[in-house]
Amino acid sequence: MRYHKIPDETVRRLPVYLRGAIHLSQQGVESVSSASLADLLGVKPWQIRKDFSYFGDFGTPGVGYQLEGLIKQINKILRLDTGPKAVLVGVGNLGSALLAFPGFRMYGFEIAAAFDADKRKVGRTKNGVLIEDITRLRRIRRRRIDLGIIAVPEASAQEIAKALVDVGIKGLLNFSPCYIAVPKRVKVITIDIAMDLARLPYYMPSS
Amino acid sequence: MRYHKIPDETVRRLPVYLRGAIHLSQQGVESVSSASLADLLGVKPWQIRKDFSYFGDFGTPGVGYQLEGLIKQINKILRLDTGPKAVLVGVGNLGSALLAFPGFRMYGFEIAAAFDADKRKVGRTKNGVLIEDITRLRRIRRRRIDLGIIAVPEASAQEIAKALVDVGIKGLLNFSPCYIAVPKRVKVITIDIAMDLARLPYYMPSS
DNA sequence: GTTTGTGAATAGTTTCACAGCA
DNA sequence: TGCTGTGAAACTATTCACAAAC
Repeated sequence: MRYHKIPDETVRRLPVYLRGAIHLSQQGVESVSSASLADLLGVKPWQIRKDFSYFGDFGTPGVGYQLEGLIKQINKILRLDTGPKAVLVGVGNLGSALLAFPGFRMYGFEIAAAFDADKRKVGRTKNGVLIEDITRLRRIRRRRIDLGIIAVPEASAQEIAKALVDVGIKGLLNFSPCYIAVPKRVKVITIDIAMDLARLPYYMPSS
Repeated sequence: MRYHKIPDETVRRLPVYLRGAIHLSQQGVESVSSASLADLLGVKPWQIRKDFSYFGDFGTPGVGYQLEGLIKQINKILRLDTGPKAVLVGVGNLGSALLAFPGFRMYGFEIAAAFDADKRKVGRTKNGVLIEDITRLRRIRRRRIDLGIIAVPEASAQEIAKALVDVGIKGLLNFSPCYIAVPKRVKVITIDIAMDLARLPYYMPSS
């Protein structure tokens, strides 16, 4: 099934598979069947097989998927093998939590820079990252950072997004609860925490 | 188009529309067309009309949607009109940020209780919420709380989820990067921050 | 025997185009 | 005229079932 467009949903699931693969690999497991990986991750086995099939032959019939190779492949597809760097803008409550967040490392990420508008925070170091003045954002141009994380109040989110795009950022993870307009070449993923919580009651019985 | 099953994707978008409607309403606007609301939120007008059409006649041809009524309707559909309460488990970096998070109020939410395993945190108050001992989780039974927010390390997430379900929680917002098994009647929405960041490089040109 | 890879069938979602109402 | 509501068409994604590979 090569030479196909990869469904967006497949791309969304690849990090899930990667996490499962890394988890098992760390436990000393060498290979896994779609059935057991599915069981571990709470998805369906045929979904995994179909998803992997878009990228070529990952597995061995009768055996399963070799974990080391699988991890390498997914990392390459997602372009995580280049150790992408991110710049955080907004070191408030959420921003600080993100700086301290242990989960990025698994995927080979690093928050390599942090900026804030609050002069009292500028110059201090948090989790090994120096907080710089937002007016000096231009500095990151030469640092090979191409992901931006927006953790500022809604009112300044659009402005910060524009500034980040202007200094060469190619992808944005946005925690502000608003739509952000950027050139089409820039990918934005918005995480709106309140919004996700807001659709939970819909699914709850009676109450 | 009444008497239809509501698509999940429509439910996912309702909070987006609600946010837009509240935003405009606060600016004194009284009604809005699908075209301008779409423009504000970065979606397509026909998507909005189709989504609303599942619930009956929200709008007036030639005029648009009356904001006050729209807000009331969406709140009712999502069951936000009952002022749902949530319990937070895990008051670490992320949990603290969630307690301080201003965005929940717009949707009528309240974090009404917080629990942690760390004895040093227990008894203290953060953003007006008392931090209680996780071994006393049973206390929430009588408090009409039916949403749980899990912000604990991955290793204890499944255990906490089970405990929450056991004390009557009907919906979970999970920030741990793992699959959580619960009875089918309980809805789980997982926000895996690292995972969202991890698929960003895939969409970035060359780099 | 076990497990993959995948065409075909099914299900779900988005987009369109326009009739009908204010 | 302006805008909604909605069938129908187009598109996208999931599920199935089984031949081929080990």
